[in-house]
Amino acid sequence: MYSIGQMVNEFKISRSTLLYYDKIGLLSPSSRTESNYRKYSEKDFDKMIRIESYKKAGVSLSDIQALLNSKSESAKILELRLEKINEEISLLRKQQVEITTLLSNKKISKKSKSMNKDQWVKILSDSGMSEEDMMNWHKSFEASLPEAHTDFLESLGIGKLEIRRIKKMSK
Amino acid sequence: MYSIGQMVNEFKISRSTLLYYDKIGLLSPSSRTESNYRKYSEKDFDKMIRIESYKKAGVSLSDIQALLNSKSESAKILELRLEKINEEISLLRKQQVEITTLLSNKKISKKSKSMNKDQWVKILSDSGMSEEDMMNWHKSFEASLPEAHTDFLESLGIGKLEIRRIKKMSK
DNA sequence: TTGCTCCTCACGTCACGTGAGGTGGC
DNA sequence: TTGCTCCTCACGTCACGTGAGGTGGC
Repeated sequence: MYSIGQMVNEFKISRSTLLYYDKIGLLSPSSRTESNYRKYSEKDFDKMIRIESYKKAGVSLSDIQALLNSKSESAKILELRLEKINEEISLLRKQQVEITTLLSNKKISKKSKSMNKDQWVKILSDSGMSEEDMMNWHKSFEASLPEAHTDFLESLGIGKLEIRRIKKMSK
Repeated sequence: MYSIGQMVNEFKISRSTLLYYDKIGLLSPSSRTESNYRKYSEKDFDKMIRIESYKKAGVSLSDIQALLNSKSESAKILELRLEKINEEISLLRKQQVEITTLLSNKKISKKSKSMNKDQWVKILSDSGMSEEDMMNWHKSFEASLPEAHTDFLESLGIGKLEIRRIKKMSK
């Protein structure tokens, strides 16, 4: 049997998370002490392990409920989540392109301080992008807005030959 | 001058969005009619255009406020958003791996109905993944959990040679 | 008595969506 | 009178976080 404080330590979660799960009936401790303290059993503990693993997959609490109850629908629920993840990534990629457009417009308008390729690469790598991320970024930029991509590369002072090379790689 | 209904039609947004922007002071119409109807000026209209472009980049409304007010900090705000987008994509990639692990465990446990490569590829492409997405998925799986990646490929009944090929491609 | 863990509300978050109940002009 | 557009609250959403105010055992 575990107290709420022990659960908090074991799972590295906050007390209010467990209070909330109790409230919505996702994980209610199977008993209480005389002084009304929550007591979590081994079963509760194991259930929490499953909940955590679904949370790592970004599944909503109501879908986790469904996963814990039914066996039949569980593959469908997880596949739907997979689909939604792809949509979310695709949205974020579009936002990346939008931001870089906003940033490049800004820099272009301040002609005195126009940005070159190295400064640009530095900003992106400072913000945690790997080479592979940058390649993916070129690809999505090329796929959604090929002309703006060219304009952008030109604005960085990159030569025509290298622009052609980058655009080819982005196919 | 535009009524709230005209704004709704022009920008393809909901009425409650504009009411909310008025409430928080992000975009308050510059005047009202005698009957207390909101009247948006051309300036208000142009401001809304800017707001929309920042929203496309996923910037929060309070950060949009800051972007509209200050010039000095705007590059920093956008770069921070870029950084956050990368974190979010990285989190979603981890969730993808987690989901596929959950799905493959599930399928393995039901040995009678184990899944083969074609069925798996079908699930992923039905859920909107392109070939490129799948390649990226292999890459992130390989980078974060190489052994689980191998186990997973084996569970699909893929031969050792092809597994070696896929893992090489995923570097 | 002091510390510590625990308890139950209740309100805040973010960007709106959804009524309810009412007014004003054609 | 009927329709339509508009108005102002107020409550709900999702997964908790943050107090406030209080109890119980060592």
